[in-house]
Amino acid sequence: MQGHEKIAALKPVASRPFFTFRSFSKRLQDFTATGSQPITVLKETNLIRPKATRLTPLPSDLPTEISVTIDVGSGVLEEMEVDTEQVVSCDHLTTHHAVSKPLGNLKNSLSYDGYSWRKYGQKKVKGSEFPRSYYKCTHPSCPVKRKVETTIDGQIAEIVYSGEHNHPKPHPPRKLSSTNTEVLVVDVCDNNNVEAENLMGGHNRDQGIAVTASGSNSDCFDKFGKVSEVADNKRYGYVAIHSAIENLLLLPYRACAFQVKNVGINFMELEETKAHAEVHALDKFMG
DNA sequence: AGCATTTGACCGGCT
DNA sequence: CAGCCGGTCAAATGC
Repeated sequence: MQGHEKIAALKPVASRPFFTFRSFSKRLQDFTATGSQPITVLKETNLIRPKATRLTPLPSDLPTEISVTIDVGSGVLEEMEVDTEQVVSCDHLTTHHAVSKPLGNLKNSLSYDGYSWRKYGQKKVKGSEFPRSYYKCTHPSCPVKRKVETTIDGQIAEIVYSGEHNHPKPHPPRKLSSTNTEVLVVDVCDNNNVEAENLMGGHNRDQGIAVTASGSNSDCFDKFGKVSEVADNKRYGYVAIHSAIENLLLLPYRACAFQVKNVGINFMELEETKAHAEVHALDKFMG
């Protein structure tokens, strides 16, 4: 392997634990009851190749929720449930992931981190009971690769990224409709936050929700959702946003700069002291 | 027809 | 130097 600097993959800490449509109030009730649960710190020469066989694709109607185990340092692991369609990319930490998303849904999609990947190999590695799959970023000349270890039942045990993307993320088509929600959550008040500003700058603020994450408690989500601390662990929390289509999104405000699209989240982790959300521009989005 | 995936072979680093 | 092992290649295959 080349001398790429190994990069950490930080998993999304977002959660969208509801699969069917229900009223926002009902969902909030559920969120209050379940969403704020404490995070668990958890030689024969033969020139003819054998025929390759393709595994039967896994059913597509399996749960989309995943459980993420995050190494928060000092050997402490924290586990959270996230929705696999809400993807986080972070390039500065090493993270282990336990994901229950069927692998069959991962192939060459924009899933997980917003980039497109092509699988080029799979090996059974010593010391791991799980096979390791090798992926390359499909963008031309992009050197980034990732290794994914999956359990026998298709769960992802670990993802390791190497290299840095030399291109912007491919963005899925942007559209606001009755079936498509887009939310931008950006630390817009932090003028020094260049990354957040760049993230925000590429998008039309009129089509999203701009949120800052700073300060302490706030009730500014009363109209739209809820801000909640996670018991026993102030590092994480959820921001519940009620979109215009009754689609409740639970977002982690540990990440105070991220965006939620119909298929993914771009995530930038900022200072942990910024543990609070404040709505800035919602009127147009909320209609 | 084109592209992505599968999977054994091959390569190179390490011990 | 040989063997082990992880990573990559590329033909076969499927969609």
